[in-house]
Amino acid sequence: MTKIHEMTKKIAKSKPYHHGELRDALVESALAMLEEGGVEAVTLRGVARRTGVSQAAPYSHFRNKEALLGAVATVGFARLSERMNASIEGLEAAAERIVALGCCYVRFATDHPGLFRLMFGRAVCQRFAEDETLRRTADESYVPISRAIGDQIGDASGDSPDTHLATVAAWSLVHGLSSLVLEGKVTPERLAVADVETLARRITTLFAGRVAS
Amino acid sequence: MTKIHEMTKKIAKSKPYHHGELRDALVESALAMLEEGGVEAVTLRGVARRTGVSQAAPYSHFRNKEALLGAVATVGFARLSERMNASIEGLEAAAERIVALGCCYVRFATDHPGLFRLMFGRAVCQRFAEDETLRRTADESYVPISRAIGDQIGDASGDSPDTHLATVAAWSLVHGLSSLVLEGKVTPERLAVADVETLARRITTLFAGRVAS
DNA sequence: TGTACATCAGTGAACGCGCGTTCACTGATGTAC
DNA sequence: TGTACATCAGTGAACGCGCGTTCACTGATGTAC
Repeated sequence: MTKIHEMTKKIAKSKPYHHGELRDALVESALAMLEEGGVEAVTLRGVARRTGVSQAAPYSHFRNKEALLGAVATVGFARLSERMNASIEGLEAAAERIVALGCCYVRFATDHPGLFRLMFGRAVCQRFAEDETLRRTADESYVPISRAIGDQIGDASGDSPDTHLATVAAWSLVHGLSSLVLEGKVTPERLAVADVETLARRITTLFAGRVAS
Repeated sequence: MTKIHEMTKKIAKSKPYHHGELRDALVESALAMLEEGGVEAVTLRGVARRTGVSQAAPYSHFRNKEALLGAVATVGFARLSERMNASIEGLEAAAERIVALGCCYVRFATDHPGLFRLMFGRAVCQRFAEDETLRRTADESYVPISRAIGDQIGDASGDSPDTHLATVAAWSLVHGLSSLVLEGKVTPERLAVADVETLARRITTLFAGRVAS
């Protein structure tokens, strides 16, 4: 009964004093601003403004601006892992998985340029030392790639030096391609390729087919 | 006589009214600040301060801050081309040249992290449309890579779609590796490799040996 | 069931800051006569 | 050779701005009795 009363009040009053889910709401606002105007468009004041809350309110949930950006990046890494794992569902062959993961990575970057730049930008990377959640979440996105590469080169443990090296190579390839596409250095048109998806597929295939031999 | 008098005056007075080579001096200051504190440490006022000149002085040589950054990036691309061309001097085999160029690229990035981030950062990339010198200088650094790749895959013209695609792949690989190393996502230690140079060599070799087949 | 109270999310005003850019100016330079 | 003058590189003060962060506070919430 009390609960219903509360909810009614929440709907009736346009602005309740207590937000309830401000932390998540701030992260969502930041994500949206990231997409719209890039990293430099994300200001604490702006995020608060967009969330409809005073500029000091975020400090109840985040120590400072960097902590907020860290939380946003953590969400980013979680979403990347999610998409990558979904992209290889049902694929048996390691080579197929490598290509799928590579394409997925590049697509994630082009779908969310601002978020991608934040995740691999300087500010967030410097936070890795102190923000364990961020670090752990980011590390998880390394797993499906390294597993696929391990399978491809016949390393059951998935932990041999060769596997790590090849994984870094694969990661470098798709990360570099993502960056270059994002900054407009590489465009599908100039390469006579239909779209970014196809470009990613062809370049990843070039790599995946040969890493085993 | 007048000339000597001038020069004497220049040496005697610690601060002559007319700098003489202010444009270059500003770019040099910006480069130094880039190395020391990264892109966000470069402010117009700071650059002027460091050069020992009033904060409005740069406006005699650059339309605005972005124009200065564009000039700095142009110097960066010129230096990159220079180093890359030097790195393949005397090398005949295409595969050797590819490895040398790749290592050179990664070393440039780790030697000049701030400059590298600026060159491939958003602000500068957006200037490409309006700054022809920047664009032309940047394009030149693409040439040695694409020539080496063309030779490797037996494309005399160096302009076939296959060559372009493989060039983009090679570029992506070393660009991605550079970025990941720069942000600390990849470290030689964790890969049981002596140093970045070796890491770059091994990863580039992995790629170069196979691009032909 | 009703009341007192601790907790703490969110407010609103203020802090100091350094930024990019503009402006009217001044002083040095090179050139035309 | 000397002088008048146009040019323009560099000055110094000022502009408005939005930022991150702090502070004493207020109002809503949940809990203990």
